[in-house]
Amino acid sequence: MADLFAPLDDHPAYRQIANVIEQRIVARSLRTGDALPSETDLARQFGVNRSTIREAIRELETHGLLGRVRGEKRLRVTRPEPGQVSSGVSRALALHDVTFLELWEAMMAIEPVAAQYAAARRTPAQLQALVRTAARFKREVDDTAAAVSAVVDFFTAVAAASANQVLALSQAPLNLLLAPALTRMIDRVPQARTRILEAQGKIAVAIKLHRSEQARTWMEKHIRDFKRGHELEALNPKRTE
Amino acid sequence: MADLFAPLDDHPAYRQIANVIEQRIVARSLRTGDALPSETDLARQFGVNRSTIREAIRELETHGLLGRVRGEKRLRVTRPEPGQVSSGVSRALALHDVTFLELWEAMMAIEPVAAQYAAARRTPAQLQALVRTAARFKREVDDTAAAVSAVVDFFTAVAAASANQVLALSQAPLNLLLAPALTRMIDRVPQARTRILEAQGKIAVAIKLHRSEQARTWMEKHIRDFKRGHELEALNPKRTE
DNA sequence: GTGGCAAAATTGTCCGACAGTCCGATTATC
DNA sequence: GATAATCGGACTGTCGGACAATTTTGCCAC
Repeated sequence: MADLFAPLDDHPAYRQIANVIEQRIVARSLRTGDALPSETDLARQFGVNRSTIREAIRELETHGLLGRVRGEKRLRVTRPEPGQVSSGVSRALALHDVTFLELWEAMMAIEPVAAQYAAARRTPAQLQALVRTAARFKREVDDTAAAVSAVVDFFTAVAAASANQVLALSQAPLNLLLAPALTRMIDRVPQARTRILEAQGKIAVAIKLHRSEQARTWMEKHIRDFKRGHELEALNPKRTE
Repeated sequence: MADLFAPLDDHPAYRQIANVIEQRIVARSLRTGDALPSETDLARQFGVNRSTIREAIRELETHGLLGRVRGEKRLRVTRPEPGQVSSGVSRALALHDVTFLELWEAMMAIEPVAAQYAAARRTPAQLQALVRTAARFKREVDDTAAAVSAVVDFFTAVAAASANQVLALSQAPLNLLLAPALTRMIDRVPQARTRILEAQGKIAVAIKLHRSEQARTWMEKHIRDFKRGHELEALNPKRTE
C-alpha cells in the first residue's frame, strides 16, 4: 500500500542549483561549447555564496556536463564522453560483484550485433583502426598487459565501427570488466592467445568485406571461446611461481 | 609522431582527494555501509580545508559512491544504484542525439536475450511483478502517459527477472530513451496498443512456463513492432487539434 | 533497559581573503 | 604593419573562520 504522504526531502541549495543548470543543458538552452558565467557571477545570479556554486559545479562536472578544455580557465558546457560515462557504469557493476557469467552473457548479446553492423557500415578509417589493433595484439601477444589491452581495444574499435552510439556505449563498460578477467585467463590457458588471434583475423576480414553474417558468427565464436577459456582456467591450478 | 613531452595536467586537490577515497571504496577498504569520517576530520586527515573536502565529497556523491540514508546526517559508503547510473547514461545518449534506429538496434540486441534468460531463471515474485505491469498496461491502455510508463516497466521487469545485473544495467538506459519515442508513436499509430498488449501477453506466458526460446522470439517480434510503428508514425501526419 | 534531556558534534551555508594563472589590451620592437 | 613583451584585471583553487539548524552522544533518572 502506498503511503499517503511521501517524505519530503529538502534538497540542499547546491543540489537545486545543479539541477537547474542541468535542465538548462539538457533542454539545449545552454548549448555544448557555451562558456559558463564565472563562479562569482553565478553566485550573484542565484543569490548564494560562491562556495555553494562550486559544490553545484562539481556535481555537473562529474556528470560530464561541464568541463574545461585543457589549459583554459572557464568552464564550458560539454557532452559527456562515452569513456567517462562507461567507466562510471563499470565501477558500479564491479561494486555489485557481477559474475563472469553475467558479463559474458551481456557480451554475447551485444558484441556480435556490433560486429554485424560494423561489417555493414564501417568506414575505411574505422576498418583501418580495427586492423591496427588486431596487428597490435599479434605483435605484443607475449606481453600480457599489452595483449589484454589490445583485445579490449579491438572490441572498442568494432563497436565504434558499428555507427551506433547506443551499442557503443552499452559495450564500453563491458570492456573494463573484461580486462581483469581476461588477464587471469590468458595467462593460464595456453591456447587462448592463438584462438584470439585467429578470431580477430576472421572478424576483421569479414568486416572488411562487408560480410555482416560472417562478422556476427565469428564474433559469437570469439566470445564463446572466452567462456571456454574461463572454464578451463577454473580447472587449471594457479601458476605458482 | 608522438610528442616528446606529454602535457602535464595538475589535478586540483579536490579531485585528488576524490580519487583517493574512490579507490578505497573500489578496493573495498571502505565497505558499503561504512560511515565516513566527518568533514572536519577528513579535512584534518588530508591536511586541507573543509571546503576542499566538500567539493571532493560532492564528486563521489554524484557518482553514487557516497550517500546518506534518509534523515541521517553522516555520509556512508553506498553502492551506486542502477537507476542513478542509468539515468546518467541516458542523459549522455540524449545529448549525443541518438536516433531511433540506434536505440532500436540496441534494444533488439538486448531485450530478447533478457527475455530468454528471464524465462529460464525468473523467480515467482519476479514473474508476478512482470504480470502485474502487463495488467497495468491493459488497464490504463487509454491513458497515454500511464500506458507508456507501463511498457517501460514491463521491460524493466523482464530485465530484472533475467538475473543478470549487466544486462539489466545495459537495458535500463534504453527505457528512458524509449519513453518519449513511444509516447509519440502510441498516439499516432492506432494498432500499436493492441499489438503491445498481445506481445506482452505472449512474453509473460512464455516466461511463466520457462519457455526460453518462445520468450526470446516473442520479444523480438515485440521490438520489431516498434520499428514498424515508428515507420508508420513517420508516414502519418501529426494529429492537429 | 528505556526514556528523556542537555551538551557536543556535524552539516549547510555564508563571508572575506589571497596566490597563481589565464586573458585581453596596451605598449615596445623589428 | 606585424609581432613580441608587458601589465592589469578577472577568475579559479584554496584557505580561515563563523553561525544556525539538526543530529548524535553521553548521562541521568526511572
